[in-house]
Amino acid sequence: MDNTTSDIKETVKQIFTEYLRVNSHRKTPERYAILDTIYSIEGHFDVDELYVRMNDQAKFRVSRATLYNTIILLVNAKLVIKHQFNGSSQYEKSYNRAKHHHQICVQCGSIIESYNEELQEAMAKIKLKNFVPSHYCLYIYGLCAKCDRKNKRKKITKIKKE
Amino acid sequence: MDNTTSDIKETVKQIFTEYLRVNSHRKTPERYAILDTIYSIEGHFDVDELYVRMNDQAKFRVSRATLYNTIILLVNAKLVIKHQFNGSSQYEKSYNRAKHHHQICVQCGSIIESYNEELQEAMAKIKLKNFVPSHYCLYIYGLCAKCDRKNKRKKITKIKKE
DNA sequence: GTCAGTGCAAACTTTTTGCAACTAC
DNA sequence: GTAGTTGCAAAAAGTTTGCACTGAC
Repeated sequence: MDNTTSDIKETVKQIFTEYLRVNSHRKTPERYAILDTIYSIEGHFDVDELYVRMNDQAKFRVSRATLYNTIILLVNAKLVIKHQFNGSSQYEKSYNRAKHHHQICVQCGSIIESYNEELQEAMAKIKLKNFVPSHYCLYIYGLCAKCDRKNKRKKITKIKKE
Repeated sequence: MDNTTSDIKETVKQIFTEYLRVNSHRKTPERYAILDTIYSIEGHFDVDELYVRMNDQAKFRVSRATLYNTIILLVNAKLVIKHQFNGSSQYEKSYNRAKHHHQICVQCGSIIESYNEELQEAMAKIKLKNFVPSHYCLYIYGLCAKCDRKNKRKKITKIKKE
C-alpha cells in the first residue's frame, strides 16, 4: 500500500467519524472495516463483491444487511457514489477521485472510465433553476472496441455467405 | 390526440416493423400495442406502470414477461431508452424527443427533465477513443426546490430550539 | 443500563426462465 | 406445419425488514 492510499484512508475515516458524530450514529468497528475495504477497491463494485472481499481479504465477517445499511451512510457522507448499471447497484469510492464519466458497452456490459476536460468545464458552467446539485453522473452507451470489431467480423462473414 | 403524436406513432411503427423484419422477429399485435402505449406516455414509466396502462387504457391484455421481452426489442431498435433510477428500471420513448438530462432529488426521488444548449454542444464535441457511442444519459443528483426549502425550515427550527 | 446496530432468516420486489398453448409466417 | 411468441407460474436475483442478541455510549 502506498503512502497516498493510506493518507486518503485516514482522511475518509476522519470525515466518516465526523459524519457519524453529527448524525448521532455509533462508531462501530464494522463501519470502519467496510469503509477501509471500499477504499481498497479500484473502480466499481456491487454489494456481493464487497461481501466476498470483506470475508476473504479483510477477514472481517459482516452480514449483507450491515453492508446495505453502512453504504447508505457512506453515500450520505458523500464518501461513496451509487450507480445503477446492468440491473444491480454498483458503488465506487468518491473522495479524492478525479471526475470521470462512464462508457458502458450495451453488448457486453463492460464499463470504461474516461476523462474529458471540455466536458468538466461545460458541466461546471451549467446553471440550474430550482435545483441544488451535489454531483452528477454521465453514462455514454455504445459499443466497446472489442464488441465493435466482433460485430464487423460477423457482418463480413454473413455477407460472404450470401 | 394531435396530429404530431399520431404521425410519430406511425413513424415509429414503421421503424419497428423494419427492425423486426431485419432481425427475423414476428410482427405480433402485442408488440405493436406495447409500442403504441409507450408512445402515448409522456416522461418515464416502469414495467408495472406500463402493465397497468395496457390493461386499463389500451384494453390489451399482455403479461409482464411479454412486456420485458418487447422492451428489449424496442431498446435495441433505439425506440426506447432504459434508465435505472431509485432501484427499478425506468423507460421512456426516445424517437423525436429533444435531448434532455435528468435532475434527480436524492431526498424525495423526484425526477425533473431539463434542457441545456451548452451541454449539448460540449457533448457533441466529445471525442471517444476505442468506443462507438450510441446515446448518453446525464443524471444530476441534488435537492429539488421543495426538499431544499423543507430542509432549510427544519434547520431554522432546530437552531431556534437550541 | 440503554438503545442503536448487528446477524440471520424470512419477506418482498423486480426480473428472468421453463413450459404448454397459440399463432405469424 | 413449424418455430417464434405468449401467458402463466415458478424461480432467481437483489434488497429490505423483523427479531433477538450484542456492544458503543
